[in-house]
Amino acid sequence: MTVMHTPAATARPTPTRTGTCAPEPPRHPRPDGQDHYTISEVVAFTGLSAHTLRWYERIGLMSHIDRSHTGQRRYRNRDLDWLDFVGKLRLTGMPVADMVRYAELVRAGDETRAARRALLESTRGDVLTRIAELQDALAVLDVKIGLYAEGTES
Amino acid sequence: MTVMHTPAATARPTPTRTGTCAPEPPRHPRPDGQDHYTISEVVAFTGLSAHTLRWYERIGLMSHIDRSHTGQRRYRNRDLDWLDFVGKLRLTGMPVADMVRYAELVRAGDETRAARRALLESTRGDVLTRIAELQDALAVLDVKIGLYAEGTES
DNA sequence: GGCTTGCCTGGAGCGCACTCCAAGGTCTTA
DNA sequence: TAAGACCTTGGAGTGCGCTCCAGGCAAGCC
Repeated sequence: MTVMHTPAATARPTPTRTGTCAPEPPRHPRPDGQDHYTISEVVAFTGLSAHTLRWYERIGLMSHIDRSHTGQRRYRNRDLDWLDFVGKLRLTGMPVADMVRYAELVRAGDETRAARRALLESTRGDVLTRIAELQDALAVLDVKIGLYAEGTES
Repeated sequence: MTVMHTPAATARPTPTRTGTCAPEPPRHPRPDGQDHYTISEVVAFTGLSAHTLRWYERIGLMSHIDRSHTGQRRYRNRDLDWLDFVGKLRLTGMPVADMVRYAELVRAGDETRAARRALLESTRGDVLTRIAELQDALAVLDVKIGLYAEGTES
């Protein structure tokens, strides 16, 4: 289901271990009583880069964003809600291509509800598997750390 | 600590959702009473490709493997043990560069025990964080799936 | 001897998810 | 009117973890 199932499987787990010393983008809370935001505001809310936001739109992960009279993007609250959800999907490790597929299904309307649900259920299964793997690896790590602690290792 | 901490953070979660239809390499159990194996035997034991095994050696993730008189690799049980451990580290999502660093510390001998332990502890923290993220995402997924189930979504 | 199988090497290529660049338009403030 | 901030685009580049390729050697079998 994941890492190393096929010798060719592309495993790409998460970390980017930062531990301490993370620059941490501001991640402002979204203000309310407003319904359009510039791209840089969305950057501040989501922590995504402007490049990434434009790229998401280009690949169809977001529906077309409204534009100002000069052609600048004006994100609306529903766009930010969608980005929040996409962020969760991203955390699950779902490939972007699958997220795009989900987005297309949403745009396609009501008949795709079953397919969308199936996609989420499958992702749910992946997440459970991944959690189990992590817990397994954690146990090994704990044993090893224990050996170092008592001075038995190496 | 992970995904999206800096806008530039490279997040690369795991899945490769396969669910059904996974080709699954054989993954034979390691026979005992023997202490050298050809690369193709190791492929069978570990599920890694021969390319990947050679690459691991090249980048220093494995110490030099013994050779037969004709220059072919002959893996020993300690190499397989190491590969098992590396597989666990891989499951944690630790970047290969860090595994290489750990391997170098091991080769460097006893004075590096504290550093090695610290590396594992830090990885342990990453794993816990990642599990928490996955559980958070899982909760969102469950809510969404619930909405689809009761016909409220979209 | 010829064929097959299995292994060797260095180096190029790939898929993913961004990330950055160059060249240019528009808006605001001084 | 000029500077500076902020936005636009298409397309090229990056880093990671493999993955594959070409060309070649050695052993076993008919």
